Amino acid sequence: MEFKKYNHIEEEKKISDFWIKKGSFKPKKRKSNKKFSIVIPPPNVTGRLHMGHALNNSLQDVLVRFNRMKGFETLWQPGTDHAGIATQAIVEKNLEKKGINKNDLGREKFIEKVWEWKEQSGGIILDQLKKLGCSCDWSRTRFTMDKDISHAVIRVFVDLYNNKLIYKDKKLVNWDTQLQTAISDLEVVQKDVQSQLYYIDYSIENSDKKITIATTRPETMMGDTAVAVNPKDKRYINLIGKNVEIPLVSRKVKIIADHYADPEQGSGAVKITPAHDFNDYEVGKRNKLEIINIFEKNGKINKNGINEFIGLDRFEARKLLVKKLKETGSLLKIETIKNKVPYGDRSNSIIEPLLTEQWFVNAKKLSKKPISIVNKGKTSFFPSNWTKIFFQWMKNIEPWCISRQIWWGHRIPAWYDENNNIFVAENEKDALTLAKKKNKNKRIILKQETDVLDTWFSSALWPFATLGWPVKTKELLKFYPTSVLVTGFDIIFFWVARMLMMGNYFNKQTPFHKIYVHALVRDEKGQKMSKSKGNVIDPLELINEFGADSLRFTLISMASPGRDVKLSKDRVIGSRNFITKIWSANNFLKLNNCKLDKKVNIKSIKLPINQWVFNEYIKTQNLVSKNIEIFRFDEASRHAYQFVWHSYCDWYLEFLKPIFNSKNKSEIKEAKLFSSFMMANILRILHPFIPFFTESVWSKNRYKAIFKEDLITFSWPNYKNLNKFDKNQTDINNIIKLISNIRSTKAELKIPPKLFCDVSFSEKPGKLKELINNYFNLIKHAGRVNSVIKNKHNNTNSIDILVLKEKLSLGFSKDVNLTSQKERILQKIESIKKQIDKLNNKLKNKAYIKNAPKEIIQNDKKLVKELTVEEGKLRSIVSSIN
RNA sequence: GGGCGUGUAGUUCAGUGGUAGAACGCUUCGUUGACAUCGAAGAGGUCAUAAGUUCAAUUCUUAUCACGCCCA
Repeated sequence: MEFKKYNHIEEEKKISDFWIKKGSFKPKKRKSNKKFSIVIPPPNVTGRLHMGHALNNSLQDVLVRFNRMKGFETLWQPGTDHAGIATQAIVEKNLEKKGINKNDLGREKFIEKVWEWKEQSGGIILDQLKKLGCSCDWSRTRFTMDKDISHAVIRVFVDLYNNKLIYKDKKLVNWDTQLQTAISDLEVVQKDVQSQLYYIDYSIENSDKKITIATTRPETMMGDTAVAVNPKDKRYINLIGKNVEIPLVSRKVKIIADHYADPEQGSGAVKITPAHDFNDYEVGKRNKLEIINIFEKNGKINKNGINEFIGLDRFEARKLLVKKLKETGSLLKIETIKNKVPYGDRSNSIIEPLLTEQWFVNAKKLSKKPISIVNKGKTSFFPSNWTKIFFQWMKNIEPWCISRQIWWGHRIPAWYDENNNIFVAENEKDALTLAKKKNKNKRIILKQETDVLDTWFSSALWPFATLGWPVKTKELLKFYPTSVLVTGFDIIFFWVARMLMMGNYFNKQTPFHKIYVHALVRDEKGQKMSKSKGNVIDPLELINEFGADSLRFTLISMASPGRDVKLSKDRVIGSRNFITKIWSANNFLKLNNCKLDKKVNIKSIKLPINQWVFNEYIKTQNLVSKNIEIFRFDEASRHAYQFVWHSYCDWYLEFLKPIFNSKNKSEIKEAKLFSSFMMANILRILHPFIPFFTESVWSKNRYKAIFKEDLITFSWPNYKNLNKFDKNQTDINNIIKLISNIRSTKAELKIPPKLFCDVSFSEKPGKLKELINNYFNLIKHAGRVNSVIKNKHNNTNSIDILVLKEKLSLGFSKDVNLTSQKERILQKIESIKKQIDKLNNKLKNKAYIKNAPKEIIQNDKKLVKELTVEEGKLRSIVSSIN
C-alpha cells in the first residue's frame, strides 16, 4: 500500500488555524490551582523573524506547552516593542522616498504616519511567530505604545521622579551626531580601530620651552582648558601652575597636576577637554576647569571654534587642523596606534561626548533590590555563571540616560513654565495645578518636554504592564510574578536587569523566578550570521522547506547550556527525517489496523513486548520531564528521539510483525490496541517539541475520541512503573542482545543477513535455552532463525557464539569461512586479557583495597570472574574452529 | 588590563572521580508488505598540553597553549 507523504505546509496551516479559532492558547483553569506564565521578549515592530527569534521562541513554547499539559493554568503573554529609533528611521525613510521631510510634517502628523505604518507592517513578526507554532495567547497581544502601557510608563516616571529616582541633569552624554539624540552607554559599542596619535607642542608662557602632548583628536584642542601632568612625574613637576598656549587657538591654559595623566602614556602630558571626553570631564570637575563646547549637535564646529573652522564637520576640522599644525611646526610626529572608538549601535556613527541636559534614572539605587533578590536566589539564572556577570554590571552601574531627542516614543510627562521650572505629572492638568501652586499666580503657559523615553524604559515594565498594572487586574494577581524568562544573553543588561529593577520597585515580588539564558545561533562554521557575510539562514525558508516542526526540533535539540547553536541545513534535514520516521511508523499501524478504540487497562497487558515498550516509555517520559524542568532541552529531545526511533520503531514494531502473522487472536488484539496506545503516548511527549505534527496525527488517529481532549490541552503522561512488567522487560532486552549478536556474527562471516540459521546448544543449557524457546516467534522473525535443533551442525558450517555468557551454536545451510571470525575472536580475547590484567593489578594494590569503596572493589572482582569465564569460552570456540 | 566560557570520534556536540557516548558523515551489505527522508553491520578517540591532589583523573586544582565572548 502506498501512503501519502506528510504535508507540513497544509497540516501546519490547518492545525494553527484550528488552535487559534478554538482558543487553545488561552489560559484555562485546570484541576490544580497552579499557574505558569512567561512574557515574550517583545520583538521590535520593525523586526522580521530571524534564527535568534526562532530559537528563543521555540524554547519558550516547549516550556509553555509542557506546563500547559502538566495542568498549569498557562499564559504566554505576547507583544511587540515600539523600537523608538529604528521605527522612526524606517518611517522617515519611507517619507523621504515620497519627498516628504519629517520636519515639514511636524511632530503630530509624523507620529500619525508612524501609527499608520505600525498598523500595516507591525504585525508581520507576530504572524511569523504563529508560523513557528508559538502558543501565545494572541488575544492578549500588547504593544509598548498601547494606551494602557503608556499609562503605566507615565505612572512609573512620575513616581520615580517624585521619589528622586529620576532627575534632570546637565552632563556629558553619549551623543549620536547622526541621529541627533543622546543614547545610553549600553547603546555604545567600543570598536577596535587604527588611529593616528598626534604629538603636538604647546609652548610655555614666558619661556622658550615647550610641552608635548599626545592626542588622537587634535580638533578638540579648540576646547582645551588645561594641560595635565601627573603630580609624581618629575619631568614636569616644576611646570605645574605655568600657562601654556594652545597652538592656532592661541588661548592660554594652565598646566595642572592630576593623577589622570599617566607618565607611561604618550609624552606623559595630556590636553584636557572637559566638554568632549568623559575622563577629561572628571578632571575638569576636580580642578574646576572651564568647559568649552566646540560642537553643534550635528558634529560641526560651533562658534567657540577658531573662526575659519566654524561650520566644518569634526573630521574635516581634524584634517585642516593637522595641516595647519604642520605648517606652523607645532606637530612633532604622528604615530599609528590601535585604540577603541565609540560607535552608536543603531547609526554606526562615531559617538561624541556632548554636554547636554538629559533625564536620568538613579540606577544605582534601583539596583540594590535586584542584587539582593538574585543573591537570595529568588530570581536565579540558568546557566548560573550569568549570575556573576549580572552582579559585575549591576554593582558598577552608572546613571541611566533615558531621554531621547526623537519623536516616536513615550513623551516625557514633564512641563516647563516660562522660568523653566519643571512640573512632572501624569497629565497637563495636574502639571498646571502644580505650577499654579508654585507660582501663586494667574496665567501660566506650560510647555511639555519634547524628549521621549528610551525604548528600554517601557520594556522594563513589560512583565507587569502587559498584565494590566497599575490596575490590579485578575491577570496581574494570577500571573505575576512570571515563572521564567527566556532570553538571549545579549540583552541581560538592556532588558533583564532593568526589568528586575522596575519589577522589584513597583511590585512586592520579583518579575520572574528563573531566567534561562540561551546563546546565539551561528552558521555551521560557527560564524555569526550577518547580512554582509551572506551567511544568514532565513528561518521562514527552512519552515517552508522542512516544516516548523523540523526547525523547532533542530534548534531545541541543539540548545545546550552555554554553547552557541551552530545551525546547518543537514541538522534540519535530520529532524525532518525523524518526523517522517514517525509518520511512516504510524502508517504501519494503519496498515495493520491498529486502532485505539477503547481505553487501555495497563495492568491487564500481557504481551511481553507491550510490557517492555511500556517500561521503556516510562523511563523516557521521566527523562523528558526531568530535563525540560531543568532546561536541558537538548537532553530531553535526545531521549525522546532515542525511544521513538530505536525502541519503538526499530524493535517494538519489528516484534509486532510475527504477532500479527500469528493466529493468536487475543495477542493480536492486544498488540493492535497497545501499539496505537503507545503511539498516542509518543505524540504526548513529543508535543512540546513538534506541536503541529503531533496534533495532526492525534487528530488523524482519532485519539480525541478516547482521551476527550485535543493533544495541546491533554495531560502530560505520568505513568508509574509496574514492577510486574520488569521480568519481561529484562527478557526482551536479552532477546535484543541475542538477535544483535546473531546479526553481527553473520555480517562478520559475510553471510547475507537474510539467510536463516539453526541454533543449538553445545554446552549444558542454562537460561538462554528457556529464553529462546519462550520467545521463539520473535527470534525467528527478527533474528532469522529456522529452528532450535538438538545436534549442532558440522564444524564447517556452524559457528559458536557467546550470548549472555552462554555458548550458542549457529548452524548454516552451507559452509562458512571461519578464518576471519577466528581472527576476530582472538582479538577479542586479547582485549579481555588486557582488561583482566588491568583489574588484577588494581586489586593487588593495597592502597586501592584500603581506600576504594566496597562496591567498586566488589564490582571489579565480579568483572574479573565474568571476564575470565568469557575468555575461557572464547578460547574453546577458537579451538573448536581448529 | 579585568572577567567569563570553550577545547572529547571526520564534523557538531552530550557526559562522567572507577568499562568513552549520541547525531550526522564515512565503509560494507541490503529494496523481506511501515519507512531508501530507510534497514543491518562496522570502522573511527593519548578526552588540547604539562604538573599536582587521589588508591584511581577525560572528570578536581594550578599553569601553559589555542579559540570565542563581555567589560574597561
